Amino acid sequence: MDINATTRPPGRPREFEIEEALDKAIVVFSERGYHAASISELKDAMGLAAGSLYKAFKDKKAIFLASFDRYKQVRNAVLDEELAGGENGRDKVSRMLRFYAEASHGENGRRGCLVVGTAIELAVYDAEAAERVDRSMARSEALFETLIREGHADGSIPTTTDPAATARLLLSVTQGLRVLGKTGPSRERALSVVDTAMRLLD
Amino acid sequence: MDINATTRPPGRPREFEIEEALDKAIVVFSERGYHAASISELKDAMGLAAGSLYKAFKDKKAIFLASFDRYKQVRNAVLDEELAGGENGRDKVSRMLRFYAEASHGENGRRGCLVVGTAIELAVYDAEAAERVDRSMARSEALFETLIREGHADGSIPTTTDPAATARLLLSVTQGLRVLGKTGPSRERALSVVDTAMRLLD
DNA sequence: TTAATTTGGAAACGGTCGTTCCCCAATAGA
DNA sequence: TCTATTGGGGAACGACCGTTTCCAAATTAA
Repeated sequence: MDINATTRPPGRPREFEIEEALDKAIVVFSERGYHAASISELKDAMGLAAGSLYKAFKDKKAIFLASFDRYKQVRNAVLDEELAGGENGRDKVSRMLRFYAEASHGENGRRGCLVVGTAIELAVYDAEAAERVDRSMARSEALFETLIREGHADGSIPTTTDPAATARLLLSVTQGLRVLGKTGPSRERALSVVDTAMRLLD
Repeated sequence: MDINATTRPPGRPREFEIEEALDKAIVVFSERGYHAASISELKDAMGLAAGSLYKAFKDKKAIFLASFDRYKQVRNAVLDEELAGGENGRDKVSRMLRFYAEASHGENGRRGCLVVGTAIELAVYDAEAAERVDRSMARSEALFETLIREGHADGSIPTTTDPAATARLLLSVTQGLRVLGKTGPSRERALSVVDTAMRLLD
């Protein structure tokens, strides 16, 4: 009986963790963008030989898409955890905005957002990239809308606030923060945008 | 006496207009981004041989920076003209937001903004690009702030609206619109963001 | 005319890109 | 123990990249 639920497949076992390697690739792709990130840079960062890289992934685009998916999975998990601590709808919207603002200054800000980078560099010419960007944007927009409706229900956000329209605006603000973050503004400037945006929920 | 104020320099005269060529380059750089735009694509779009291109510009980056400067010059002129027709501070803010929203849907939206593209793809690694992005962002932010103060003075915007903080938020909204525009939303969705943002000035 | 200068354009260059190949190591199953 | 299968890693490959070179053409100045 194997200790794992699945039996090990034939052939030599992989000596590295795919997800650990992807975490390194995410950094390279985020900082450099898709086209400027060379296989040479990627293999160095991931600690792999070119041959091994191409046994784990079909081609450069596959490495990128796997990195994107990993990035989204990790970021979504962190955001969900952050939102779980929210008191009411309004507090959760504020937490979500701050989540983006915190990622949009200093070193992380300069590193940049893989979703925004993909939208700018890849979405127009690559259908698979575009679909992922669309899904990511739609998820964020829908989440904002849900939180606003939650605020309507618990009384923390006035019902005069239009959920769909406000969600679209807040999505626009978060994506904009990520762009501004590339030029490395201070934490205070990023957070002041959040404070001002929250006025929309008064 | 020459009909022009300046006499013609020695050597064979250039057979194309630099600015016309740059207008073609702007399209290529906007759609493809800096790294994905090859010299081959650029020379085809600009209608020049590689040799001629390199006599007019030092290298690829020089073509890009000249395109960026031309882009900013043209866009700033169009925006200034649009703002000149505004009735008061509030109307001018609305016009400026609509100016970005109109550029952020359909074909133009998918083509993208050269400032946002440069921020994402180049600003982190290239000082000259970063300086241009910074200047562009600072100009927009300062313009928003000026218009809000104008609204304070003419009574179209309540003085409870903080000029600096609101200007930062509106800058974030416009940059976000440009990102969202890459996935080609409808005109209505882009303009609804403007309507909602204008609520901040109530 | 002639010399100097600059552009137009095609061909060529070295370098790097993404990718594949090949050989050896490590594992499962028979 | 033998075979099949897969991964590790480095060397090699063709393609395309940005750039330079070269020569003919067009212009100014002498």
